[in-house]
Amino acid sequence: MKNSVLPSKTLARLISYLRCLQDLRTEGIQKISSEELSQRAGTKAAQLRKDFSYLGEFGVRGVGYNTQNLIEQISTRLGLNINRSAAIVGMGKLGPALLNYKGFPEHGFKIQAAFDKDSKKVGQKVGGIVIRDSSELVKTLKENPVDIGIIATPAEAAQSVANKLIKSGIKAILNFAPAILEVPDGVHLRQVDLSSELQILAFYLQKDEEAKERN
Amino acid sequence: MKNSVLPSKTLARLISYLRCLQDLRTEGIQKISSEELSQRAGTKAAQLRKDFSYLGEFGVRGVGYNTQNLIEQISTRLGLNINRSAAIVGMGKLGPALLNYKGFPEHGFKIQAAFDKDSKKVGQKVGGIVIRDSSELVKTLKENPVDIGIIATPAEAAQSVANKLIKSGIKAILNFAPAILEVPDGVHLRQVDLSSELQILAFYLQKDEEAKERN
DNA sequence: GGTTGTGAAGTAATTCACAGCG
DNA sequence: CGCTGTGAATTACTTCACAACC
Repeated sequence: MKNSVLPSKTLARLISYLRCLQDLRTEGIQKISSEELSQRAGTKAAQLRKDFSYLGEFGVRGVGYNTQNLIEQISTRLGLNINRSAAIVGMGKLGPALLNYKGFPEHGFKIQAAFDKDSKKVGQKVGGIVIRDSSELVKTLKENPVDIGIIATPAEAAQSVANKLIKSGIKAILNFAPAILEVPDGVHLRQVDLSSELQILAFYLQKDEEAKERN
Repeated sequence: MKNSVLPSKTLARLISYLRCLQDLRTEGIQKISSEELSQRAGTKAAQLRKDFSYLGEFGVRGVGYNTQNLIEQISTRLGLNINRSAAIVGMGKLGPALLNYKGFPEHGFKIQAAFDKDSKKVGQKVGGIVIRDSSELVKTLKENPVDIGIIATPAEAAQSVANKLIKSGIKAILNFAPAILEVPDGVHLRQVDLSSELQILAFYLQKDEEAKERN
């Protein structure tokens, strides 16, 4: 076990192994080899073993890994056994969909607050949560802090919302707005850009079409 | 200019430069240096120049880049000047939000069909599109092909939906279901996993908390 | 025997640093 | 002179291949 930092790609894969392991548990499978688990996760056995090696030694040579034990080890070491709270800002189309997304609670994330600046939406309930006015964001989140802020506003509003979230003391932001945000050191930022995902696919389609033409 | 393949990270960054450039155009800024543009995109100048070098030489030494020209060059070479069509499968919470997402049409993506297997939803209209029965998916998309299939179903259904999309002839899939999909060679797949994004943030939060405890 | 864990080797991506050119 | 474009150096990630171990 190296005690160096986790490469970010390793982190992403560990999370996907975790998901596969949870499926395995559901299927009642108690032990698995690096070969088989890596296949389910869409990677290679050596990659998987190397990934695990950043966290520790969890397997038994000649045998494989114990499903339940691996789940516990990985989730503990990644800090995913702790429940986390979040707030969503922006109650257009995407915000409410995220609020109702059942994958979040399943993975221990509880949406605790929702904000929008549209006074027509403020006061309404979505998924059991009352939408508050964005102007109350800093005050509300200072009184009732959350771990993660989720931005689902239009691009124009995203930076100012991020600033407010940071002011409230938030240290992690997931941004769905198609805008590049500036955040101070110590604040973690992840960007999900729906249009760029399609653009990436569009690029590969065009590449294929070009290749076909050449033949 | 290397004529080798684009590294996938370079592709992602090129798309983000493109977005910044479009903002610049809106602001009426006609020329920009690698230094400034890279800052806006959240990367380094050398990185940006290297990224561009995979596509060609677009700048003027001693001066910088012409905004409009760069936009045209990048979007042409990435094939993003062509409009693309898509179909969404799964009309739970996320599907309709995606159907209404205005970023898609803005970037030349037209959602052309929507499917759900719930007979209560079939026939209803969302965002100007009639929801069809998933059982008609292959037939419908063979008659009216689309470029990209978007999966917004629960994890359990994702693989079988993917199989149907592939059967219909689709070569690009964007999957929002938290499931690892098997697709044949030649079919491009991108995965957006909302929960893992939060899990990644949760990991970094825990790391910070541990570090703080040690001090 | 069979599978893990891991240094070593190989490959890919990033950053440096400067020649080249307007 | 100023800024781009790019080989060379560096750093990060992946794969190999085998010793270690049950």
